[in-house]
Parts: sequence; structure tokens; C-alpha cells
Amino acid sequence: MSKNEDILVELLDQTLKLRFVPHKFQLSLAKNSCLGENNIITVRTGSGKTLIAALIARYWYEKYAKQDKLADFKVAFIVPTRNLVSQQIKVFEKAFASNELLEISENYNPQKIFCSFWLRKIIFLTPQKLFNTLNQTNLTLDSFTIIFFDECHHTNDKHPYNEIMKIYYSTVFHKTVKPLIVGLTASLGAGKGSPYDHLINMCANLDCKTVSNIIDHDDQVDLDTNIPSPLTDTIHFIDLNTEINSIKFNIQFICSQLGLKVKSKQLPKLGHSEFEQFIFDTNKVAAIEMNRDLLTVVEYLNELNLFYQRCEDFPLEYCIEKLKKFVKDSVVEEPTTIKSFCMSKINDFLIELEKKSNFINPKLSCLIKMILKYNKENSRGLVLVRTRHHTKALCEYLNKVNDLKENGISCGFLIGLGCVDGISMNENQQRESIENFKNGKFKVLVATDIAQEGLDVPTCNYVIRYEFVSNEIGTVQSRGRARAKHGQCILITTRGSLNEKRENENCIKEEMMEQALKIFNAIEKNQFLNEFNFKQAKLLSMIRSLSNNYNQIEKILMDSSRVDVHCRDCSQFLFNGSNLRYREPSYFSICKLFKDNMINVDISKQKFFCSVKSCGKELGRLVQIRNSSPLYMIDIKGITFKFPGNKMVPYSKWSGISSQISIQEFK
DNA sequence: GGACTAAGAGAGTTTCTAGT
DNA sequence: ACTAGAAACTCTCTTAGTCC
Repeated sequence: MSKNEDILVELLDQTLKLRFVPHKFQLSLAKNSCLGENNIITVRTGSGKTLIAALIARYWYEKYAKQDKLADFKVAFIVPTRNLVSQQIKVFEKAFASNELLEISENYNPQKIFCSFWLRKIIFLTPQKLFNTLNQTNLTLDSFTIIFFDECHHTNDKHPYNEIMKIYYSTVFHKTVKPLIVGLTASLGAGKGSPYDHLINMCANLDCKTVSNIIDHDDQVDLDTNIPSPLTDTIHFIDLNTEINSIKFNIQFICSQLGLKVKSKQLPKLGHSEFEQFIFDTNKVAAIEMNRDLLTVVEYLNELNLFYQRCEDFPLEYCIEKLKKFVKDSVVEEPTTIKSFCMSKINDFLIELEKKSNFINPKLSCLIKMILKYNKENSRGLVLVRTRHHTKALCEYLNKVNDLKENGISCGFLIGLGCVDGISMNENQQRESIENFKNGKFKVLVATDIAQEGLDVPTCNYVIRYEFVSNEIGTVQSRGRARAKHGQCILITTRGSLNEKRENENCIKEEMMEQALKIFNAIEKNQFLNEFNFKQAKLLSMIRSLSNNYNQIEKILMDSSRVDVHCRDCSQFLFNGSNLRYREPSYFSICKLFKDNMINVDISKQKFFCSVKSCGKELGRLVQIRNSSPLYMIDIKGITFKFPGNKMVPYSKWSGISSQISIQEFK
């Protein structure tokens, strides 16, 4: 029996302890990692990559247990986006007791991660968190037995994944004890140059000399029979109808009228980048010349151009609402002649639009038709769009459509964290949206590309990309969201659009990527290793030179006593830099002279200000720490730093100055 | 005409700040 | 103490400008 088969038998034995029965192809893909080789596992979406990871982790867990080394067993499972953390934990629960798994959620700081690290066997986190912990605490990569990189095609350039690998290369690569690297992805991508070169680059970045993919015929059959078969993408072309074209024509007409008012030469075509450039340039000229009329016209032209772009994809009511809001916001008491003219043109246009009450947007009606067509008992549909505005507008619109209501189809939306242009979502709302989509309260989910990667809803049977095309990896990933049998993936776009062109290019790239994998499978191992070693040597020398630079920067960190802190407004000297102290997450002054003479304290507000009478700049807040006198927390925006040679530098954040001078920590 | 670079927009993530 | 929002950072894509 060969060593490989040994491993397989052993693996099958392990499966008795799992709460799932792995498919044969999953065992084949896990093999290299169980042999202890760093390895990239690539197989199409939906085939249970996370289960393979759990299998590998379990294999090593048992191995360590047998050798009585379980105390050393530590695994990190890194995922590119936060909402994947809890999702992947659920999969691992099929192979491990939940008290051995730890979800590092957003309220963990590096110190807390460092402390919690020892409590559980497997931690799940985003790469930035791991990176920060490695940099700010004593945690090192050789503490880990295995590191899984989920969606490892990100390991490139300055992505946090690659930053972690740079630490790997500069700290543990030459050691005998180092973590086993396992990369998981549905598609490595084709890169910019040759896809095969790209594949070698990815291997070098991840220090993986093998790429596990389905080679064996039996495995292919096993995959195809057990996992719902892959879908072919279809592009659904839309021809714009006369109504939209007439609206566009109207906007063009109004714009040319506005243009004449400022004697501009012929306007560029609306909806194209030249028009935006024209707006930008003209605005600049108008601002320099202080030409108010021109500024007004440019403002209106810009809004009309936005309308021109929106009316194809968005519901008409949404476009009208946006325009109305613009009109409302720009009302002034005594408008100039030009302003009144623009306003009246827009108002006329709005009245004209209101008449089109039963206007049909062909792209939207196609979307509704698609949803109705693929909607089944207990089915789910994902609509992917480009911007946050799309998600909100489409979601509101779809929820009003009678055809959908009658079929019991309600719709939710999902976007990333934070607030942009007044559209926001926090973590709880995200979780709620996904939960409602899973439990069926929402049968349709409209989302930005946050949902493109990793969102795993088994009943999701169709994905509609609504005028949304990203890169070739995105095409593969979005297809993988349709998990149910006979799933569908449709791209809705205007005929002849840029999106059509890009989608076609993506398909070609995807084909090339498959080809690169075939070359890899066919090529002599030695030849591959030569190419791999060459890339890796290049990578190592680059990292070495980077770390040399880094060490130099470390060395020239200035003694804090060589800088002085001054008031940002009146330049009054406040205290010497040696009196600065850091206590997470803020900075304080411990200078007695400063406290006694340089500031006025407002006890009721718990704030202090520059003591110069004509200044009074706010400099910071009082912070009460248990059983001690108040600390003087300095606001970075209230002060400026004076360097040797009398150079004054204002910083907007503390990380700027703390990378220049050494600041002591509070004890 | 093709390759490269820079800037801008829109998406993401984390950290820090300020208000309740 | 908690939470929401701003700021700072990266990534991808597109466009415009420059160089060969």
C-alpha cells in the first residue's frame, strides 16, 4: 500500500468522528494537506471547501492527540469578510465540539485576541485582526499548527492576506517548526499577464508547492453526481424602449438650452465620462473666474446628467424623487435670472415626467419577469448590483410591485458596514437581513458585491446580476451563490454595453485559468519547482529589502524630548514631547507646568482649553481613572508638533506622530 | 497603437472620536 | 459604557495622459 493510500484509509477512519460523511473527491483534495505539504485547494463553488478544511483540521487534531501534543495544536481560519466568520464556524461544528472553536468578533482588540488565543483550539477571524495581533503582541506565526486562507485568491499585492504571508516569510519561513498553509478558493484568477504565471505567483505568495484540484475521473464523477451541477451563465440583453429614449432626448434638449445660456460650445454626450470631465473642468474655470451664473448652470447640468444615467437602471419614481430633492435643496430666497431659468426648466421636466404614471422600464420589468419565472416553493433569489443606491432603490421598488406581492415575494437588501451617502447598515442589520433571507421572510435579497463571495444559502436557486460585472473571479463567485439544484445565473444588461464586453472578457479569462491549471497538472514536477523557486527567491529578496528599510525606520525613531507640543491655533508652547504618555487608546500629557499654567479647565464640560486669552482653543478632555487624579487627554487636532529646526507639523491622527517619535506607555 | 501611471469612484475593513 | 459616524486605509475598475 502506498503512502498516499495509507493517508486516505486513515482519513476515512477519522470520519467516524465527524458529523458528516465526506465525499471521495473531498478526501482526495484533502490528501496533500494531510501529508503535511503546504497546499492550495481549488474546486468549484458549492463543493464544500470548508468541510475539506474541517476534515484536514480534524486529521491533524487526532494526530496530535495520539502523540499527546494536543496542547500545541492551534489553528487559525482566516476569512476575507467578517460575515463569513460565523458562517464558517457553523461548518466546523460538524467536525469539532463548539467549545473548541472561537469566533473573533469586532470587539476584540489585539491584546484580547492574544489572551483568548490560548483558550480554544481553532480561531476564526479576518486577516487584518491577525495581522494587527502579530504586530502588536507577542503572538508569532509558529504558535499555529495550521493556517487556513479562505478565498485565498486574495493573496496578492497589499491585501492583508499577503501581508500575513510577508510576516510568515520574514519570521518563520526558515524555521523547522512552522504552520501548515492551506489555501482554499474556487478560482485563482487569471492575473494580468499569463494565467500560468499568475498561478505560480499565487503558489509562491502562499509558499504552496502543490495545487489540489480534481484530476481523477472518478473524483469528477463523484463531484458531478453529489454536488448540484454547475450552471452556464446566460446574458439577458435589454433593448431600451422608445419611452426611455424620449426621456433621454428631453434631458439632452434641456441641457443644450442651459448650455446656450452661458454661451458654451457644443456639450459633450451625456452619460459619458467626457461629460463628467466637462463638468469638472467648467466648474473649476467658473470658480476661478467667480462666475456665479456658470457655476449655477454647471450644477444643474451635473444633476441632469445623473438623471440621464439613473433612468436606465432605476425605477422612474426614484429618479424623480432624487431630482425633486435636488430642487428642494437648491431653493433660495432671491434667485438670479439664470437660477430661475434652470429651475423653471427642471420643474417643467418634472411635470412632464409626472404624466408618465404607467411608464415601464424595460430593464426592471425584465428583472421582475425573471424573479417570477424562477420563483418556486421555498426558493431564494439573489440580485447583485453595483452600488448601495441600487440596493435600496430596487428593494423598495420590488416590494411595491403587485405581481411580486401576490406571489408572496418580499425583498430585503444587504450592503457593507458604515454609512455612505446616508445609506447605512450596522452589523445587527446585516445579520438580520441574511437571517431573514435564509428563513424565507425575504425570498429575494438585493446586495452589493459583499454577497458575491461566500454567502451560503443552500436554497438559493437563482442569481441575477443587474448591470453588475466585476472581474473573472467575481463571475465565478457569483455563479456559486446559486446553490440549489438546477440553479440559474443571469446577467441583465443593455445590448452593446460595456458590461457585456467585460462579461465576455471574463469568460475568456476563466477559460484561460482552467487552461493554466491543466498545464500545472501536466507539467513535470521538477520544471514547476524550478519556476516556483525562482519566484519565491525573488519574493524573499524583496521582503528582505523591505524589512531592512523597516529596521532603519525603527532605528531613526526620534527621542520624544526633541519635539515640543504647541497650540495649533495660537502656536503657544504647551509642553515638551517627553511628557506625552500613551494609554490605549488615547494620548495624555503628564506635564505639571502644562496642567497648572497652560490651560483653562471647564469642570462642568470636563474639557480644557488653551490659556491664551485671545485663543481658547479646545485641547482635550479630562478622563477619570479609578482612584487617581484626572488625566489630561490630548486632542491631536488641537495641537501641533515642533520638530528640531523649528519645523511645525500638525497631525490629524496619532499614528502619524507615533511613527516619528517614541512615546512611553502609562504604567 | 500598446504599455504604463495616476487619479477618482465605489466597494470593503479597522480604528478612533464624539455624543448619548 | 455603548454606539454611530468619520477617517484612514486597501482593492478593483475606468479613464485620461504620457511615453516609446
